[in-house]
Amino acid sequence: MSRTAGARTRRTVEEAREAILDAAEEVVHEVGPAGLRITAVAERAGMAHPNVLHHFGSREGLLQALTSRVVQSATNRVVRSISDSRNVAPEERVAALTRVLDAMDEGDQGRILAWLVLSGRADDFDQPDMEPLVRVAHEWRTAAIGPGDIEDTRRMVLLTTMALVGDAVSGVGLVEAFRLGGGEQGRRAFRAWLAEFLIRQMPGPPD
Amino acid sequence: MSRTAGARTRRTVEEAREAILDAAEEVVHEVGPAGLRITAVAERAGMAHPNVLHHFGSREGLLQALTSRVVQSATNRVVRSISDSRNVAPEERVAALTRVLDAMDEGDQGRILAWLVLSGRADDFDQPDMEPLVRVAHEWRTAAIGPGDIEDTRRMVLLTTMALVGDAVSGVGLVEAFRLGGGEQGRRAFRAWLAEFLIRQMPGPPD
DNA sequence: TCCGCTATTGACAATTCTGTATATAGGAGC
DNA sequence: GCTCCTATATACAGAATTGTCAATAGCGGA
Repeated sequence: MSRTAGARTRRTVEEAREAILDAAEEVVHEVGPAGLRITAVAERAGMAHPNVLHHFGSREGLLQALTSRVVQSATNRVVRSISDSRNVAPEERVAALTRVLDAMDEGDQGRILAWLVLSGRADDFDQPDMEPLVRVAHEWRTAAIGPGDIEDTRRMVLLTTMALVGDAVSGVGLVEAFRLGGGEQGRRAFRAWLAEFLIRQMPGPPD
Repeated sequence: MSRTAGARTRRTVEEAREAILDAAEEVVHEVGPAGLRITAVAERAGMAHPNVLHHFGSREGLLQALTSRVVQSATNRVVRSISDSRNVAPEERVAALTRVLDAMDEGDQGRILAWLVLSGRADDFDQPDMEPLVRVAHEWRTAAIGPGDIEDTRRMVLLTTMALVGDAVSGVGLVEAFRLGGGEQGRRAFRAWLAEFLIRQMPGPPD
């Protein structure tokens, strides 16, 4: 992403904005929003730093645009993976749920989201309504085991979400500390186990 | 924590260091390690900023001392709450486990830890060995339900840990998004449910 | 081919932040 | 009460960072 001094590459506005946001996403992934320096972003994007300000107005404007893009992207990914999982055959449920769990941190965006949440930047985006998610999960559960308490389902989905946040924050650290495999493979294996656990543990109504 | 210009309050070295670390902990809780400014720390601690440098050498030295203190403090708290829970009567197990789950984020130190982990500062402290924790959990489970697979216990404890990290990161945000009560009370209620869930769901060996 | 628009750049200004140098004052010990 | 030690303060230096401004150079359209 280096650039020979003096040489100019003129991009369309859209291309330039995308290149800058890509660079900013990398930077935030490494040092967090508070550590973001527009000079570092510009360097990665292969341009001089005033150009970043030209396209986003200010450092703050860049961070808001980045937050918006990451939230949208992650939300779309999760929603799509869920709708892809509707009406799957029972024997496909574990694999489908694994894909849903994997969707959150794809491209390390879960880690970026965690950072944005911690710094309070995600507050601007109204907390997404989790009710549809809860309903889909409850449909699955009902189909698999028969009627149960939706409040239990709600808490199970919350538990899962929190675990995914923790997974994104700790990366490979926790799985390795628990001696459950090294590297990203260990994380994937854990998420696969979690999917299986969730489906296995969904209790029917107490008889 | 304001201070009249010119007035001096001479503290012992230990008092001064504690006051500075307390202030730094507040600052990191709000803006994260990358956002920490020694001027802001000094202001909160009621002193001029060179005094912070006098006691910790540099901004980096302050952050290392802070990381060390938070890691130690949280570890001690969790370990103590666990050892307090040993040999409790079966009907006390849920309450005891709830206290363990609460210990992590006491004083919002879970949130601070999440921030330190994200910024890579906690890496210096070797990942703690989670094996004793796994063993204690497995003892509980064995006592409650009879022999089972320790690998399942291991994954359950990891799941719980990840959920606690997610809980610390999202604060009240997620519980409210899931409509499970408002404010800190909602979080506490969820952790109590989680304790009950963990004990209830520990499966015995498949028969 | 020429023209106009604007993405891009280098130079600069203003602020903020870390760290240094030096002076001072609060206590402890004699 | 005197003296020494050092925690603390003020003033300043240097670097980094955000943002401004005027000039320039690609590129599309006439």
